[in-house]
Amino acid sequence: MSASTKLSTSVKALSFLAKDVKPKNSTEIATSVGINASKLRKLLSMLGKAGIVKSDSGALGGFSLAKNPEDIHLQEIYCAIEDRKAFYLNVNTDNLEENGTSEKINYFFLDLFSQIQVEIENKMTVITLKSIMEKIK
Amino acid sequence: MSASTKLSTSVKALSFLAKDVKPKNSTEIATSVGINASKLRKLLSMLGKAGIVKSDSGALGGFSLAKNPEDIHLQEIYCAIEDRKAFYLNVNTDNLEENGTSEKINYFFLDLFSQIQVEIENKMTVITLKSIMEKIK
DNA sequence: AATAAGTGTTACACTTACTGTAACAATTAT
DNA sequence: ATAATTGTTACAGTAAGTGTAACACTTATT
Repeated sequence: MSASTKLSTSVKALSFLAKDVKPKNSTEIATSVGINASKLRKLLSMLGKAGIVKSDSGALGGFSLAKNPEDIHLQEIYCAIEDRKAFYLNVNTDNLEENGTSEKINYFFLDLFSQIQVEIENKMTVITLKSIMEKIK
Repeated sequence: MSASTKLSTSVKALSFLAKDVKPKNSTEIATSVGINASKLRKLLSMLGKAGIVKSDSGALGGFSLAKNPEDIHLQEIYCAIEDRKAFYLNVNTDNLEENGTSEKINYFFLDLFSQIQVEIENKMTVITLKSIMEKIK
């Protein structure tokens, strides 16, 4: 799954959970968002580690939101599910003379990409699950 | 090659070409940037179609810049080598009831991602090959 | 005309990554 | 005990990426 697909799938699952306080099991959520239950559990497991959802094992278990929709920011979700950043540089380390042009260009792009990364995350920080749900109502 | 790697490799090749008006062949450029000559020709071929480099076949042929470094914008290079955008949404089309929540969330993200895309390209528009070369001098 | 040096593109084997599903240990309510 | 549930691992199958070679086409030189 691409980063963007994981993100939208997560939001679909979270907005499903937000509609009701009762825990929902992975099968039910997966059916609603249209993916495989096992796959969904992997996603929700990451969201759980980030403190966005809580999960209960066992009978009557399931997933529920760990905080209010207005306290869940898109940026948190993004960071929870995606370790590799959207812009990253596979620097090629061959042919890298110390302080040569290639190395300097690599640094230029590392810097540029991290600036872009920050801007993307800033944009996502001001978006909450609640604001998304209101927008699509 | 990832988008970012293609971008930095292209800039390395272009800055190599900018140093001298005489055409350089793919072997020479490839050695300088540290990749395979055939792979480099594929990259430069895309830059050629975008009017950034010009190429001459035959003996004494090779690649050279088609415009001045101050008229080559990073955004042009990016668009020339990358058709798929950095942020794109693999919408999952299963389980998509007309005007349902899933569909609306898809549209929300398509919109968000295209905003981000525009911002990235705006950022790249103001960067020229010349400005990069001066920065890394 | 023949040759040598180029580009541009295609093909192909190889490897790597992704995908979807199933399985199962661990957990918990009944 | 039993049934329902999460969390994680494993695995086969498929898709995607990689690097190289090959070769048709082009052009300057002799």
